[in-house]
Amino acid sequence: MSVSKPSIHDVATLANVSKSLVSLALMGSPKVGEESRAKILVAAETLGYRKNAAARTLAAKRSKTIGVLVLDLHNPVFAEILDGVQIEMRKNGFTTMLVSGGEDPVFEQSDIETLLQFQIEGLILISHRLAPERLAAIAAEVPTVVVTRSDIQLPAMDTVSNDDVAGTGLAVDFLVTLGHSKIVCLSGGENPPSNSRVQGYLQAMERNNLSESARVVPGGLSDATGYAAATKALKLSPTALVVANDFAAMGAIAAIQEAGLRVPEDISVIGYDGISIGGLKNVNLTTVSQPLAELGTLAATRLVERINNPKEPAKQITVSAQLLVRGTTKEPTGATELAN
Amino acid sequence: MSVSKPSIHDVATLANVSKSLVSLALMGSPKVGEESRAKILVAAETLGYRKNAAARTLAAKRSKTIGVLVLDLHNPVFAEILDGVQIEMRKNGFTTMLVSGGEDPVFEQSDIETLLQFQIEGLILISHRLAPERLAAIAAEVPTVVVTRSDIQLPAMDTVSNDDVAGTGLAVDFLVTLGHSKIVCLSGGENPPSNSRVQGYLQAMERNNLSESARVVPGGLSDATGYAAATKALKLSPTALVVANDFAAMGAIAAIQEAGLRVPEDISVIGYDGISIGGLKNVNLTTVSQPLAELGTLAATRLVERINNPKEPAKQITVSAQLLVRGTTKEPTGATELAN
DNA sequence: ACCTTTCGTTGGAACGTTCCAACAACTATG
DNA sequence: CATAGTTGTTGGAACGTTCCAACGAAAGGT
Repeated sequence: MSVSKPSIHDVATLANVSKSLVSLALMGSPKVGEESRAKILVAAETLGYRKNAAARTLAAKRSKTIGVLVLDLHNPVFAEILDGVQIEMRKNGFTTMLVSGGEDPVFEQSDIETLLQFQIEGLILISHRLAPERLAAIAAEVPTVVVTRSDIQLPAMDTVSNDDVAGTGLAVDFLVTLGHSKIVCLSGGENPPSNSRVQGYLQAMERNNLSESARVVPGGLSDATGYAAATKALKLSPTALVVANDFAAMGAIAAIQEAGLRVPEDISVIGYDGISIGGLKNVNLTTVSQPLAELGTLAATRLVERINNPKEPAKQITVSAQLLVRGTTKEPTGATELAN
Repeated sequence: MSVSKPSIHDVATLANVSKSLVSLALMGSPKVGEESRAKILVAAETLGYRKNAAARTLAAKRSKTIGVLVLDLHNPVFAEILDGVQIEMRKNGFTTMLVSGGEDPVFEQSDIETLLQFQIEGLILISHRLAPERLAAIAAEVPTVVVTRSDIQLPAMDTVSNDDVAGTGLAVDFLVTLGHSKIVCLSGGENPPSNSRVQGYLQAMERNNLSESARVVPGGLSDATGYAAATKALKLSPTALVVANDFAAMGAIAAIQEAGLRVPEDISVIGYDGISIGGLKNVNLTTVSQPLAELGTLAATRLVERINNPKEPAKQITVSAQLLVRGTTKEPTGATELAN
């Protein structure tokens, strides 16, 4: 009944039991007598008692908390993955601590340091910019699952990602089915997922016997870089563009329209990721959509498994992407003329 | 040198000093001798020592941590506000714990409960769906700053928000300057910020002597609701639309285009918020932009002040919005014809 | 040479929990 | 009727820090 926050001890004296029994009751132990349990619950309620997570963590030697680092909170892709993570973690009784380094490896490192100070039991990295050796050091300290990147594989680290090669293949195959052959790829720059997507493009062009018309224009993952890359790509007079991600695809569309051409009548465009704004009525972007929330839940369930059974070997989980046909793709006009 | 994580005590024995001195050194106390400090730092480094935040919080009786609840991580508005918060909090040596209730008041409540268990010293609510009495209970327990909503004011709670009435006025005034008079407002539904924006529209129409042509069409804050509202609004044959937020404005634009009209040639559209995707080249939305990051830093500095000086009275801080003219506004074609 | 201050350092108490061994009061067992 | 469980409860130790009062040594003032 002190002036400061009530502790378990205050609850105990009010309920006329020992502090140990209060602890047991609040943890939901079945060994607590019905009568005492009721008394304790009432006492806790009247005092407005709230558990002290710091003390709990210290005494129990486990925090029931996991950390999540996301590359960039501005990109809705990550919010959707996070949804999946949160839902699953709540189910398993874990608290999620979320940090974002804002694409800066230095911040990422110090944020992870903070998470570790909070005694997190596991870590999910939703994309990251960490060097492999830093990653290895982290994975050695705490069970770690990396989402979205599968390029770095470590024995102690799980990965959950989509199959970029196959996904991009889906896009190319679809365009070929529509009758396109002058299909240009705008790359996402020099980073692992983008490389796989280019790979997927090249393989798909080959299997459709279009190897010699395959063209890759270097680009990036943002609106602006997509715009710039598309401007260059237009000189190749393509009938379709396969772009590294949805943001860049939106930039590409702007470039096409500014050049006086129409999407999809003159040029078809396909993005990658399936971000929700791509579905906005005035965007309506055809895209290869990753099951984002599913990536999140998979990562979370995997991490929980790992926490409960640390000696289990790491897994590499791959989910398949899916083509989402919306309004930016169409048969090429005058297919014969362009068949060349 | 135990098998488990090194504690301050392990560092002490290795450096041949007392644990108290290690604590002092690691907190950066100036009373520690130069020689000892060096020894301790080396020892900590070689052991890979890391502070235990739980123990620290327990002993120091303060967590150096604040909590942030955001309404919805999918909406980039909130990510941008968060940027401001994070930067400022880092500067002040606080760790930020981020949670999102996903627009569900029940989750919001339980998330805040979790934050309080972690002994947060302050709370920032970036929009919320909490009932006023819940809010009051929370603000009574921990210094609280509400960002984006200024409708509920409590003696123990600061608010930081933009002036929606003035902001919407800016949009209307600009359209009038361009020569528009048939300006229709698409509301954002029944919630406090949306009501203020409608208010701002009505006041601005009045001061421009356009009261009798003022029309408000009920809508919402999403793409879909904006689309629906715009479809209805078109029957009023407006030359310009003032929309509750950017997402709804994008929906509205789609509706206009589907009706065979062009933006901005036939109808001008202005949104509200200034989300970054509004700047994408193929969106290019004219909007009333809030200084989002600034809202964040203001909230954070305010909270730190409050934590350091709890008896200070609460403040209501208002920042002004700014018109961001991009590509969805233009003089009405044949202004005379439409002047009516 | 003495007292006083300053500097660097120390052990121990606290913080609010969980965990464990121990125990009293019953109930069942042979 | 003694023994063995079972059920509910308990005090105390531990967790890894910070904080505080206290202290020895060196330095300064008279």
